[in-house]
Amino acid sequence: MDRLFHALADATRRDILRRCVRSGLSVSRLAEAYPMSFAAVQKHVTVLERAGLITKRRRGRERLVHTDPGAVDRARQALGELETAWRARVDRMSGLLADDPGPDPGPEAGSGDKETTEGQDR
Amino acid sequence: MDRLFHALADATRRDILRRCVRSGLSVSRLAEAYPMSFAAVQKHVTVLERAGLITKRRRGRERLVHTDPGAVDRARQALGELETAWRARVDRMSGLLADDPGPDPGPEAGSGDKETTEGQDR
DNA sequence: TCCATCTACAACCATTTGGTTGTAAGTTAA
DNA sequence: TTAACTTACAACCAAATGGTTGTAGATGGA
Repeated sequence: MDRLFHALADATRRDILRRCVRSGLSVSRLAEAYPMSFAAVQKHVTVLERAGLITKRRRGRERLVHTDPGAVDRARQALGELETAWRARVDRMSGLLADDPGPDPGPEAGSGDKETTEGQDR
Repeated sequence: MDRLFHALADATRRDILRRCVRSGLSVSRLAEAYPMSFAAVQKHVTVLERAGLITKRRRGRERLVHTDPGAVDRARQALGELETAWRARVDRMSGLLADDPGPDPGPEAGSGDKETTEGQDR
């Protein structure tokens, strides 16, 4: 998770992700797009790879970079958990203001508001 | 955007966000929860504040930290933009295979959640 | 074969990061 | 006022980051 968000915390790397969502690009082609050395771009690609955000497929002497949508979705879900907790708080407040009989199959319904506050993030 | 994701790229900071979603906590209370100095936790709070992920309200001599759900949502939307581009690509491929009677409706039933897919960095 | 291209990786450097300790200032309670 | 508590911030340090250059291994084409 650290690696995932760290990889996203750089404009160049986010741009690489955008360029490689639709079709794979070789590292050389990518490097042409940025005002830095080939090796620098290669390092960015390595960071993205170790974060699981991209994979490389070889084609001839090139390595085609393409982003892994699954990893992007994983990051979104992590943020979604935070939002869910916030929404639950708002819902409680709403509940106090309205006798809402609405059928609310909440995410972790049941065990009230168990203070999860334990061990960082899995 | 850099600051936003950078702030999220640390387990301690993500934990602070979780703890402060439901109710504000003073920096001192937060600091008790981690195996590091008060000043270190204070620095983490500063990083989160500069990223717009939390705000501080003063109560007496304390400063209550509480997370800003809007900022979390902003990060999700940025990731949603990436996913949308990927989904468009999958949709094109689906179009090519549309004649296939395969019993595979695909995991992403297209018109799922409309993400705003708009302005982020740049 | 020889050459150009693409990639990988090491060594190096400046800056940032995450942590520490110490000092000072504002606020509440006695 | 004095003492305790909470916060802010500076100075310092080791390690990581983001960039550079240089060298070397594969691969494809003339």
